[in-house]
Amino acid sequence: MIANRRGDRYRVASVVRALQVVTLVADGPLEGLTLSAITRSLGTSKSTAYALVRTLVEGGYVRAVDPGPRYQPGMELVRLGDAATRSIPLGRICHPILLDLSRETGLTTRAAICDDGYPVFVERVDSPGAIRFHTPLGVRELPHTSSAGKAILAALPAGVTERLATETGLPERTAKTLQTVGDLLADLADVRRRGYALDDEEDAPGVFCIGAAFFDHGGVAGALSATGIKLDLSPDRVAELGAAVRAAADRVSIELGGTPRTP
Amino acid sequence: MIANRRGDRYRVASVVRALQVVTLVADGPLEGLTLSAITRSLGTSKSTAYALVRTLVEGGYVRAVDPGPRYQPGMELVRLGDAATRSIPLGRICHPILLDLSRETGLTTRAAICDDGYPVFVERVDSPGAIRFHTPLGVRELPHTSSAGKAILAALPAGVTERLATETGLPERTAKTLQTVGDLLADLADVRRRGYALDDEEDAPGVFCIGAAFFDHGGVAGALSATGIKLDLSPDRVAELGAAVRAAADRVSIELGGTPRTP
DNA sequence: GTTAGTGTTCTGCTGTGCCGAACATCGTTC
DNA sequence: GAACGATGTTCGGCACAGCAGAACACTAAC
Repeated sequence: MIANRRGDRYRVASVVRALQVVTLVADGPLEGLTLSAITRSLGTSKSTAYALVRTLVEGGYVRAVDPGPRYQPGMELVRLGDAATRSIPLGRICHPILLDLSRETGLTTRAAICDDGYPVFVERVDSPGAIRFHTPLGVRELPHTSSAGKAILAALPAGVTERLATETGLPERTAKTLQTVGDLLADLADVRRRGYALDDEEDAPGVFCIGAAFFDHGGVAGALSATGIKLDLSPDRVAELGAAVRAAADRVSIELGGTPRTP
Repeated sequence: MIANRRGDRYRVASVVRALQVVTLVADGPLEGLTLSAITRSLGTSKSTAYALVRTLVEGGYVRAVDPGPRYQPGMELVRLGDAATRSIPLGRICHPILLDLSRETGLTTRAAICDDGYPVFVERVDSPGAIRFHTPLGVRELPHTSSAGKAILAALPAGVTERLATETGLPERTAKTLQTVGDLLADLADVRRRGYALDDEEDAPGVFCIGAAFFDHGGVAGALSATGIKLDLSPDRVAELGAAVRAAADRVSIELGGTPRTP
């Protein structure tokens, strides 16, 4: 190969492949993946995949379960994820506040940090109810379909919204998803007025979210959100929940040394 | 080198080093590590460490923060940890039960799986109070100083206790830590009679834990535990909490298809 | 018994990942 | 402001690590 043109000259190929294996296994089926399946996805020879998997098993990143053997995510991933979560100062501050908010509202509550304008959830407190939402941590969510995303955007200049809109293309998740930059900006004006953002089945049918941004000394740092099923939420109840989320976000702002933004 | 004698013949050295870097960064200080610090710990050349770090940054396992740059745990670790936690069926079953138990007792509650006799905590629900314990997930805890560990041991043959005792050497964590296999076995007899295990400042001063094992069709699968500060826990209160933890563990057993073991 | 699918082991060649040295930037200190 | 001692970054060249491929062992299906 004529040497890779990019800055990827310093990439270590075997490590890249190893990380691919970790991702495959972590995102794979609950019962685990076979070596053959991993080999096929990697596109390498069986022996190469075997060496990588063995190395990852030794490191605890991957667990071999008999019979098969099939490969599942290892305990080291749990440990590292927990350590990484704790290393994010925001998470430590948010957690007790999320607990209180979940208790107060009966909903699943989450905290997202602002990552270049995108919301990335880093903490979650599940609702006591039986309903569990698919709310993965550590991934960039769509800014225009999540209440946390819109709460963050509302605190940033309009230019950012336009930039993210071109980057993501505003994918349509449900029939209610905002389709245009104009609609989105109009919604953000409402958010600023109210002090909290709504996601009314804009990301998933039947799912309702309320989000509010929090701030540190440098501006918007992230957002809290509360998630529940739509059902029969009265306008009064929405306003009540909005105020609760708003108040919780203000508590975070104060702990971060920023200024709360309750209108 | 005369070719490694062990089964580690299939180890990929560069991947091992990359995983070392991840561990270093994840366990490192909150402000992050510099490349030089990583290089020193690895014992490789600077350029090698640089290539590994760059590869990990691209994969999201490590995050470069200016100025410095300093390297911190990346969001991908959060994502993978969350995914790994969800892939453990036990965690999904335990979580709502831990929530209820935490709510009922006001304590921090956790669930451990039985890993070759050792307790490995995989889920945690923090207490609403301000007190936060250092309770990392995904690591093997000492069997003889944790209530979950003793609850598990009590459900296994005495031979296992003896084996683990020789493996760990029964390290003394506090003045109250059980020192001998005899003391431990005597305590385990009490656990079996009561149905729950106690850790009365045996792992950390001022910390009190109550644990109870749960079972699947194949026998003991793990244990739940509730953690609080010792303070003025009356015997009545301990019995009350013990019954609550015991009942919660029974709920887990039933969901796992095992038989509850309330005495 | 045969086949098709697993996982594991081995060997030899090639290319990659390593080192070392040079270069670029910061801050400090004199 | 020059000189220093730290950093992080880039480069080239060589040895050997890591790859592919083939052979082997084992299971389940039919």
